[in-house]
Amino acid sequence: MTLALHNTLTRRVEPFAPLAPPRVTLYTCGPTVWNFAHLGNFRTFLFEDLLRRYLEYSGYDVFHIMNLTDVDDRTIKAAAGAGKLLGEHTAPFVQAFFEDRDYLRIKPAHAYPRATESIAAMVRLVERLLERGVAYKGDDGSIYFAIAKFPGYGRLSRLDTRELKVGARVASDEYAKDDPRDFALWKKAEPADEQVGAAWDAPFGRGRPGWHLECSAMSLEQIAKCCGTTTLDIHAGGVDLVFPHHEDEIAQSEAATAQPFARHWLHGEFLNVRGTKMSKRFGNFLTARDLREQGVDAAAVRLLFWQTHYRKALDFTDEALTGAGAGVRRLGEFRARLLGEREKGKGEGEGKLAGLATKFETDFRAALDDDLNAPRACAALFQLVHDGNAALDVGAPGAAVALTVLDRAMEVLDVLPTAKRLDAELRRWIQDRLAARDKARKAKDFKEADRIRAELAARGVEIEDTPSGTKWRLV
RNA sequence: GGCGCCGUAGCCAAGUGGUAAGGCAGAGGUCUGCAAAACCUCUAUUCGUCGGUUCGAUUCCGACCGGCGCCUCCA
Repeated sequence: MTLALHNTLTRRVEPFAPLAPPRVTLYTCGPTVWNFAHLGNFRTFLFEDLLRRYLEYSGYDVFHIMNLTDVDDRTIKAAAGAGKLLGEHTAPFVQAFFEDRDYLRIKPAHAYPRATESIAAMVRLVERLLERGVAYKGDDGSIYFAIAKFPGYGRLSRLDTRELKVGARVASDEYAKDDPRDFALWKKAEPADEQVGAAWDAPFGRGRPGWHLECSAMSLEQIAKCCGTTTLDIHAGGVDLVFPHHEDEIAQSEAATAQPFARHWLHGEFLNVRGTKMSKRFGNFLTARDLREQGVDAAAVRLLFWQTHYRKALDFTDEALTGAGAGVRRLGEFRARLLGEREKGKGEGEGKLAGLATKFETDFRAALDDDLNAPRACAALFQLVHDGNAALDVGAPGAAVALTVLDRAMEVLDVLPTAKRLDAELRRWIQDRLAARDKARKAKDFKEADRIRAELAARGVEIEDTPSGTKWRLV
């Protein structure tokens, strides 16, 4: 089996083949740092994390680029509203984004180009498009892309067969454009832009980049730098970016380079709340930090998301999140059991567990090879937990192999419970209480034993009596 | 209006032209002083509705109902 991924260009699941294996160039549209990213945004980033990790698991050498949109309509408006300069306003949100990323265990990209630090590349791209005659200066002084000059326009979003909704595109600056569907590459500086420091000089006039231009310029600049190419292997983002954002990126990039911009386009579906997409606009959002403050284990969020295919909308509910949390703990228990066996020196060799693990790995790969079918991969995982536990119950060998295989899969899914921090004092207290309870139990003073158990539970210590003594863990 | 997606158990959710994975929750049992954890058993004769194609459809086609998205610098 080899990896196949859905390609928005063809609307089909296609075998994935990078231009220059094992190198894979991956560009994912990052956050606009005008505010905190919400969980819906992170569903996309998490889907991209799964993609990135599975490519690596499959032996590819991934170069992952994620841009930070730190200048656009919203960042300018937000900065102006806060009476700050653009950079002053966005800096804390960039910081917050990285914190949230780490909380959710998303692997850092190899490059995080920022729009405001890539202006030179954007100016060069606009100049090239002007030279090639596919861009023009509108009556308002802004530079526009002439979609009539780019025959492939609409291929990604199937716009060629669409009709625009009457009135949908009536913008105030429409008179400035040759065709209402033309989009801005470079917007002439307005007083509001100057006020927050969002304007740059360019040969074609002082202004600021359009959002679509930013991604084209940054991705082309980064892959040229890292890999000496002008074509991305994969470009990914949320479904809402298909049109116009990605359509416009293709037009700009391909008109400039005369090369395919991206070979494979992947789009993740929305995170919904009661059937409607989570959005700042609707006010139905939740941020990663909200969950962290509620003490939600990031592993539960990850498992919840993995249990729905990335191309299907997922309704976020507390009940579903709680359920995922229970699954995460069960996985943690299973791994702890395997680890215990290995440490007792009983887990070596082949045997039942090793066989189950091998079977699991085959199923796991087959599932993810099939357009990242993580729900199926999770089903295989829980099958291993179920069968593995049953095998452990009857003392089957092979735990060490199973542990290795499990940990390898966790490199992709990363859904084991977060280890709780424990200081020496708490540890001593727990030992003391357990000893006291043990004494009470031996004396058949179960009332006292249960009282101590409740005392432990009050501080988050769960206990479990086993033939080899009382085990405990923090919850 | 145009383009497109979705509708599977209490909840979440895979999947296939041949008769329904997995998770959570729930019930009973084993184990335990009691618990916990784990295991065993059970929980959709049925996949929005109605037609059609087929030996056979949840899976293909059509219509309808319901929900949603994009067409507005939204992940």
